[in-house]
Parts: sequence; C-alpha cells; structure tokens
Amino acid sequence: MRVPMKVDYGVRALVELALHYGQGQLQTWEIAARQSIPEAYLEQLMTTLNKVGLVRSRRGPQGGHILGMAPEEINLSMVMNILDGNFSPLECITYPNDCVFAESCAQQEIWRTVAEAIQGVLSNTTLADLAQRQTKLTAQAAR
Amino acid sequence: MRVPMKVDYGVRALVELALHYGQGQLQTWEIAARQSIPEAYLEQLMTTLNKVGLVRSRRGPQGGHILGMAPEEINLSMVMNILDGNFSPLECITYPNDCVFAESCAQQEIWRTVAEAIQGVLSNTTLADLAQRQTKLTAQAAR
DNA sequence: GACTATTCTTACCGGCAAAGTTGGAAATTG
DNA sequence: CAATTTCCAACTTTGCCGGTAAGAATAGTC
Repeated sequence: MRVPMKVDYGVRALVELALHYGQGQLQTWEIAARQSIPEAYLEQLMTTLNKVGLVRSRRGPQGGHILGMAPEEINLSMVMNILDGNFSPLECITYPNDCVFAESCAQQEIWRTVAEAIQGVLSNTTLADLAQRQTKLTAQAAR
Repeated sequence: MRVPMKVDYGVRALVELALHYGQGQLQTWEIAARQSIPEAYLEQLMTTLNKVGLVRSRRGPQGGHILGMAPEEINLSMVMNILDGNFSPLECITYPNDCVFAESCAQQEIWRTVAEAIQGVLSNTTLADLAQRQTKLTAQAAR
C-alpha cells in the first residue's frame, strides 16, 4: 500500500514553495534541483497543481510558481486527492456496483474506515506545519 | 493508494474459514468458488498463510485448510503485513538510509503517522468481527 | 502398494499503470 | 524579436501485480 511518487514529489515541491512563501516565484528547475526530483516530471505535476489552484504559475522569463493560497490553507489531503486521484483502497469502495458481493460484504466497511483514517491524518496536516517543521529540522542538522 | 488484491482475497478467504471454524477443513477450490477468487492464485495465498501459521493446511484427500488460531486472535493487520509485505507508504519509511534527505525530512513523520493509522484500524478488526458481521449481512440479504 | 486427491513449489506470462522523457507550442519579458 | 519559462501531448520504459501452468510432495483409501 504505497503512496505514489507523484504525491511525494508534489508535497515536497509544495513545501518548498511554502518555505518561500511571500518571496516571489520559484522555478521548476530550482525546486527540482533542491529536492532532486526529475525536472520534466515535476513540470507536469506543477501544471496540474496550477490547474487546480494550489499553485499559481507564470510563464516567461522571471516566471515560476507560487502557492495559490496560504500554506495554512493547503493540507495534504488536497494534494493526495489531486495527484493520486482514486483515493480509496479498493475498487469496490469507489464503485460498489462492480462487486457482486457488495450488498453482503463484511469487509467494505473496514476499507472505508481505512480510507477515512488516512484522509483524517492527511487533512490535519498543512503545508504550514510541514514548512515549520522543516525549518526546525534543517536548523538542527546545521548544528 | 490501493489495497492489493492479495490482501482482499486473503481476508475473504480467512473470513470464509472463520465462518467454518470448528467444522473441519475447507478446500481451496471451495473457498475460491464461494468468493469467486481465481483458484490457482488463491492456492498460493493459502500456502503463504499456512507458512506463517494463520492457517493450518493438510494435503491429500480430505485435506484442506483450517484457521491456525481462533478467529478472535487474527486481526487484519496481521493479514496485511503478511500478504502485502512492505506496509509503509513510502520507501523512505522502511529504509530511511536510502533517502538523502532522511535526516531533515519533514514529511517522514506524516507518512509514518499514516501507516500507523492504517495499522490501527486494521489491528482493531478481527476475523471474528468480520465473520459475525458477515452472518448478519447474509441473513439480512436473505430476507 | 497402487491410486487418487489435495496442497506445495517454481517458473512463467501478459498487461497495465506509474515514472520518466521528448519535442514542440504558448506565453511573457525586455 | 529573442530568450526564457511554463504548458501540453504523445511517447517510452520499466516494474510489478494478478493470474496461469505444470509438476513435485504428501496424505489418505482401497
């Protein structure tokens, strides 16, 4: 049960933007370099993040990306939902009709609960949290 | 973030065994038929479940599988761990050394929390719970 | 002891989605 | 207009997951 790289990359990129919040644009290559994410790949992610409004992007020289809203307003559940799409752990949760046993399936509830648990954790964590923790950690590491 | 079929199959097979607990063996083909799981595939799962002790299997005529312990003692976290193997959502949780940023990575904690949340839900549900719920549901469906 | 039924073991396969690449089109700036 | 950067779409690659196949081991039965 893995978190797809997209999400990992996405979160890291967004944290990077959060750390830079209020200080202008960051360009894809910068983020990619700092987080060692394949640049071309990250580019795709950035545009989907832009399309949804989590990020605001500008092209051309001095272009780049900034957060679309305050770091406190963006939580990881959003990111997950956008970049991973199908959130639920099993087909039959999203499409109960596809399962013959749907009506009398004891497991359904559990997987649903699992999904909620995940979403719970993620929606409780904002980019602000992560950014703050990040600065602490790098400060520690520097010492 | 999907639950692999293995796990779904495994749980369903085990519930089937739980429903049959104390009434002798169940053979792979029976379980496969009732839950419409590809038989050959299920066979593999059963043997790994056997190897770990969740199931006790006997070959030869009148062979088959029974639960290795009481339904109350088997929870879904066990099943998940056995059949999914790598439980944690991201490489860097299982192998922190493989990640350059490990020491100053703000996200690690979250993915760990997510893993714990999942494990929490799963370890709170036993086969007994599921079996009981199952009988209720089928009774309802019959009406 | 031969026969049969069942699990065990191993090796293989196909498909599909995820990760990543490439090339070019659209903006934006100076 | 030239340079820079994002955007877009199509393509390639790779790994793994779900499933298949076939034979070996084991356990009962007559």
